[in-house]
Amino acid sequence: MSHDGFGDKSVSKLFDAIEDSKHQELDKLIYALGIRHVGEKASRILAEYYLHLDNLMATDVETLRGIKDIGEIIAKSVVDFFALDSTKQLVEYLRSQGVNFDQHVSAKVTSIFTDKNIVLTGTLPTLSRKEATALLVKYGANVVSSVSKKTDYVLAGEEAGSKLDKAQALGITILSEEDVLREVAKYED
DNA sequence: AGGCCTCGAGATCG
DNA sequence: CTCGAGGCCT
Repeated sequence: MSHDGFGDKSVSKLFDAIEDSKHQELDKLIYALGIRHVGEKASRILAEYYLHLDNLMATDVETLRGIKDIGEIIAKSVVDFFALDSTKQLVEYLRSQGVNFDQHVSAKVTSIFTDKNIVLTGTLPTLSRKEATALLVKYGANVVSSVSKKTDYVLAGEEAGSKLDKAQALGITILSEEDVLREVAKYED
């Protein structure tokens, strides 16, 4: 039976992975729904504002438009999506399977990165992009995707691309993963 | 206008 | 992963 390399151990791991996925934060769930114009950033904004999927589903265009960075187009896209029968069925199915619908707003630590616009580029030595982003966000940073004159720091790793060139041209402070880790270590309890 | 997010394409890699 | 075009928001 196990000639395909997918035996009891793999089944167990897969089962665990599925269980874990049910406990992910609401922002990940919203992103996974694949709503048009709602990517990672908008998903986080919506999750932190509504805190529970039921609240988001019950909202209206005006309320959505009142949220920073959410305008007419995204508001309508969200409302239209949750009005669909297929969406309602999917949501009820997920609920029946015990998927987490809450967003836990983690307390942000004040640091030198608080309210700073930071861009990541290249491959970091130990942290993945997601991990680095999560770490910086925890310390109050606003991680954005492109370099401009509003960018405060650029966290660069190996094989950094055009973002690094642009940052240097603008005279933006370049940080390494080591710099960031050393800095946040000061705030660990 | 300017900033930057979304999303698809193509390169990179385990 | 990076890049860039297109499009959304203020």
